[in-house]
Amino acid sequence: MGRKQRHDRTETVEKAMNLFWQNGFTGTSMRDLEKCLDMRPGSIYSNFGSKEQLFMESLDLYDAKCSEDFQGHIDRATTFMEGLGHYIKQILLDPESSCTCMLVKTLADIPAGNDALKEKAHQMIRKFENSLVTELEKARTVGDIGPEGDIRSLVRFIQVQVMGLRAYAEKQKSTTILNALMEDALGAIEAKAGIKFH
Amino acid sequence: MGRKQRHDRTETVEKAMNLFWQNGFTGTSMRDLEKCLDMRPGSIYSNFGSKEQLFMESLDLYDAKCSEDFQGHIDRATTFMEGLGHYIKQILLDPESSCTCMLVKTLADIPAGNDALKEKAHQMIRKFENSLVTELEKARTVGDIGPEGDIRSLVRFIQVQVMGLRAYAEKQKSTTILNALMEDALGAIEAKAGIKFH
DNA sequence: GTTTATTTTGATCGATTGTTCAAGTATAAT
DNA sequence: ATTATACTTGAACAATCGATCAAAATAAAC
Repeated sequence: MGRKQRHDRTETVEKAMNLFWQNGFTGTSMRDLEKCLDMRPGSIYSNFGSKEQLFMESLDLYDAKCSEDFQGHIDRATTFMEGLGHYIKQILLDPESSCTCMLVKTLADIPAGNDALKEKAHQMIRKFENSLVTELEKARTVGDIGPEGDIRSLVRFIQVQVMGLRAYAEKQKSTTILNALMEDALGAIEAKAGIKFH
Repeated sequence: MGRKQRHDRTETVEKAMNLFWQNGFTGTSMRDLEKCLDMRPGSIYSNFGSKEQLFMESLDLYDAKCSEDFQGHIDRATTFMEGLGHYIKQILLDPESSCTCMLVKTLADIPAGNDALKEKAHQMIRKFENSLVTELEKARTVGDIGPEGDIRSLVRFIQVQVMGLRAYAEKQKSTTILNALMEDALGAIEAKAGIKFH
């Protein structure tokens, strides 16, 4: 009974996510979405409720993909720093997707008053920080990082490095320059983490 | 002959700048501007030509203010690092204005296609980097920073630190946390600049 | 083949967007 | 006073915004 859905829901959200990521929430119109998703307004609204809810689902998918990506690099690497390095490198140099973090972009883009979206972005940043904490605690027990220093402050420092690199990569596309910057940032993290030499 | 202008032009641009800075270019409507500037659309258009041109003038003013601010801190301080530290501290902790750099926000906010605005923001970032280079060269001749290492790559590293700190400050308002992060970032800069101890 | 359930379609809504312009108002020179 | 000039006003424009909904289309159940 009933008609078959023309599109896979997850694929649809993924397309929406990429469009939102590029143009921001405000900068993406329903007309843009209709073209990109190949759906008519009625379909979009019956499936997702509103533009804002579709954006929320896009953020959720973004979060899931980032976590999976980060966790994958950490698990595949032999040390925490090696995994972090690969993760950052991929983020900065992947030509497929924008380098600016979608969450940071959301915080900058969302007009004042829409606190629901802002709060969600904040929550997700906090969540990523928590997974960083978890991984760093593991790394400390194994001896991958030094025994001293507060882990949460180290995590915040890492966040500053990652955000700074991504923001800078938005304007500076040269691979060699970005690679050098990454080396410097990772070096600074190592120093603060109490790792002797790289 | 002719009627007197109701508002001082520079003051008007300053009000516009603050509004744009808060809400972004896309997020600020002409209606918002009319209220904030206490001007009717006809006045705004006869004075500035278009919303985009008013935004351009706002960017120019922002650039001028930042340069003046930065230069002031450098000139007042006894060493480069001291000046940079004060500058960053003021940016991050000043409750008057948003911590996110207006240029970075512009790059994130402007919808694809409007290359004129994007290019202007890029130019201004480049200009700030150049003044950093100038000051660092001075600092090197005086011995404020170590004699080795490429200055341009040091400048880029400083930019990453500043951008990262500002992006992070957007979500994290705790003064003690921000102060600690600043210390870490400045320490990393000192290390790369070849300064022995702080 | 008829019915029932589910999804898609596209015209259309009112609100808001950036922008224009004729009319109004204030100043200085004649 | 009158005129010329400069600036401000606010109604109105076409375009676009996010959103709605009755009608059409497609599937399974009977």
